[in-house]
Amino acid sequence: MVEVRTLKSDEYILSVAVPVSVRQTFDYLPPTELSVSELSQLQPGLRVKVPFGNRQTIGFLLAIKKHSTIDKKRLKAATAILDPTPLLPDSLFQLAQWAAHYYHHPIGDALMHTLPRLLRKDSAVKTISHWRLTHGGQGLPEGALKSAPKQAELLALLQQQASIDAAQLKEKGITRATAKALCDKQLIESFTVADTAMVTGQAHTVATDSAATDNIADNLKEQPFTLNDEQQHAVTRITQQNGYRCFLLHGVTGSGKTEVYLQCIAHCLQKKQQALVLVPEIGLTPQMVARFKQRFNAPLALLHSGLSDRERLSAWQAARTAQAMIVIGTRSAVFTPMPQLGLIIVDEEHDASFKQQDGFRYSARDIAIKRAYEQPCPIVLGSATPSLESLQHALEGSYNRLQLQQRATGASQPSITLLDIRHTPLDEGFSPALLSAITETLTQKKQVLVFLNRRGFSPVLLCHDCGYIACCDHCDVSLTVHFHAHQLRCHHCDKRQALPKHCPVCASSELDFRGVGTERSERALQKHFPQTPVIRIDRDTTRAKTAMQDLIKKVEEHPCCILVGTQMLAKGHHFPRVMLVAVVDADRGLFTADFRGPEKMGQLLLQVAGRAGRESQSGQVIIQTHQADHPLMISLSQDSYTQYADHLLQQRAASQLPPFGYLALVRAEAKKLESAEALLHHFRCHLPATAGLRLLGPLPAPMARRAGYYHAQLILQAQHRKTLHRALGQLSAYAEQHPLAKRLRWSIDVDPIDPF
DNA sequence: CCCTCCTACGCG
DNA sequence: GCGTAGGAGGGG
Repeated sequence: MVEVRTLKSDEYILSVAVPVSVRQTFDYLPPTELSVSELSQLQPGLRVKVPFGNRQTIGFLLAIKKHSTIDKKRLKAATAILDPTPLLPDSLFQLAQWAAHYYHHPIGDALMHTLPRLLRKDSAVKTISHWRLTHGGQGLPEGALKSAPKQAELLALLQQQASIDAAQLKEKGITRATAKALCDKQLIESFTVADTAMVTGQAHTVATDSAATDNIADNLKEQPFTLNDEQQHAVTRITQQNGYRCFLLHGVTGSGKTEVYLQCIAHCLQKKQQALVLVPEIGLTPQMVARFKQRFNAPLALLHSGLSDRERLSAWQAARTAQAMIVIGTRSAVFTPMPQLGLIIVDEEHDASFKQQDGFRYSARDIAIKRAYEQPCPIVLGSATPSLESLQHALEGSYNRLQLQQRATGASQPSITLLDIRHTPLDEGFSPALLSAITETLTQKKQVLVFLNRRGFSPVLLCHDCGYIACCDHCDVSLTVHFHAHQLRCHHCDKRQALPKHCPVCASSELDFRGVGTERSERALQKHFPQTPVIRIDRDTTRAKTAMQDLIKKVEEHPCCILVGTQMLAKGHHFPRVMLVAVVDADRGLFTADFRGPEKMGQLLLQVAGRAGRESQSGQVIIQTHQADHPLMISLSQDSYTQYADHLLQQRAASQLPPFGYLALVRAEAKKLESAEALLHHFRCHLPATAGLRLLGPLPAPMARRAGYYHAQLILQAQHRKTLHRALGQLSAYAEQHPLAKRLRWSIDVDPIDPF
């Protein structure tokens, strides 16, 4: 027998991270009655149920201490320890704490983010419903409930056994409705029991029957493709790596990066290790998943935004028990527990969706690198257009760059032509030269892709008589005309209103649609090419669940058609019959306030360009521009991405911007711009002048007003990470206790991607 | 004078 | 993050 005794309240103190937006932990006494053995099993990483204010919350046990700074009489006892063993392996728990620290995010909130939603709540743990007799049900005489035989049967059953669970109920052929009827009559009652197997997980029992076998071929359903020399070199380098190494797999579109991933994963499985594949939000397409399923026998877990909480938990559980040997997921999957992790792949590593844009603003790519380092295991960052950060690491030698410059299919790279449209009459944004190029391609019975990164009909509604422009009431933007829907929409807060027929100011009917969006291009093209199907692909036409698949099918059915769309076209699907890519307006990226504008523009344009000519013929890319003389435009059309990126890197170096300096942003939002700025001003004044640290602001954020709130920001720019980190530490400690800060929303963004 | 709605506070 | 105490405002 285990000796049971009541602990003295001052023997152990639990330091608990509670999921609130406060950068501090809370101390508790252990639950009032724990056995000695339970006490000895207390360890960081366990979830604890604690009284917090007037309610119960779930937190993470961070440490077990002897003393607290809080008067012991004021300490409450934790309600319960929820897990027999930590849900996250210690290394991952440490990683999550490191991330909270690095991004200066409240620890409890950050830690909770690493768990599937169902495990963040108490009700979360999978429960099994049971039923038992109530007091009234026990004394019921034989022969009652004659008119309800099913209910009588259940009642009789419960007189023989203390309780019955859902599975047994089903087995006996009794429905939940029957049980519910008896509950309503207060003859029985339901109660739930935690399914401990679900939480504890039993890695060894499941892992053995599905674990990888000694032979690569046994994990494969299909023969791997034959690799070219570049691919073979990459696979060899990656698979020979023991321990940590970061590889930058820089491969042009169509060079077969995925095949490299697949073959590296095959090696990983052979070593009985798990592989984690992170993809951008839009990258987890059915086509991509199909390719993995087609190749591997090994069980696969998918973690994407389309899953229900239940599905997400079970995929997470499969990874945690090593039932799933391959995990493919978006950003948050970087925190998936994988006991036998042997390889991490980050596909399209430059993609902005790896950075969370609100709340816990972490970069899944950067955390993945840290995870690989701590594991230790190799990590592959793949992209046709790597981020400047990753390229610089490769140049400095801290990453290994592996280049794939040949298209696997043997097709040559598409040629990019700049089409100078200065002094050229435009028809709905199209120059005559572009229209004739489209005609030419259609004549050859090929497909054309028209890229325009702006949805809707036109971005501006202007009154020709009084100059009125329709603007959002809550945001600093003009409203976009959606002609077909007869609406004006704000693309930031999604507020919608009917499209006016007359100017709301001067009542004139001379309303002018200025600028071109995809909806307008679609109409114009349809008018020009009435015999050719024009298929628009943007967020508006793909909203419905199967819409995207339907449209893709339509494209496949029409060997000769025109596709019009936004960046969805660039990032999602491959269209092998596209022979001409037409970029209607490329200039916007060159002159944005965002210093990453040209980098993003180049990546996007090259990605769209990569859609052309994927079969044996090489495609053609035409970029309409007013900046045909701009050195970056010329570089983009003539040079390799590496050369283009070199130009950008030189500019970044000159201005000490990332990757040659480190940035953080403190954001504040308030109903009045002045309040937000005033708060940031306090923050700024509190920071001591530091060598190697520049402060900019407080300034109104780009597009200061969003959904009725004004956004301001303070920018911290440092030569070294350490300087930046220290300043943020001081700032958050100060902000945490600042009375003004409690009234406003504010947040810290380390390594921001859209600063200025 | 009392009730309801709002918001600032503090939670261990 | 959220419940609540306590203040402000409005109605009987």
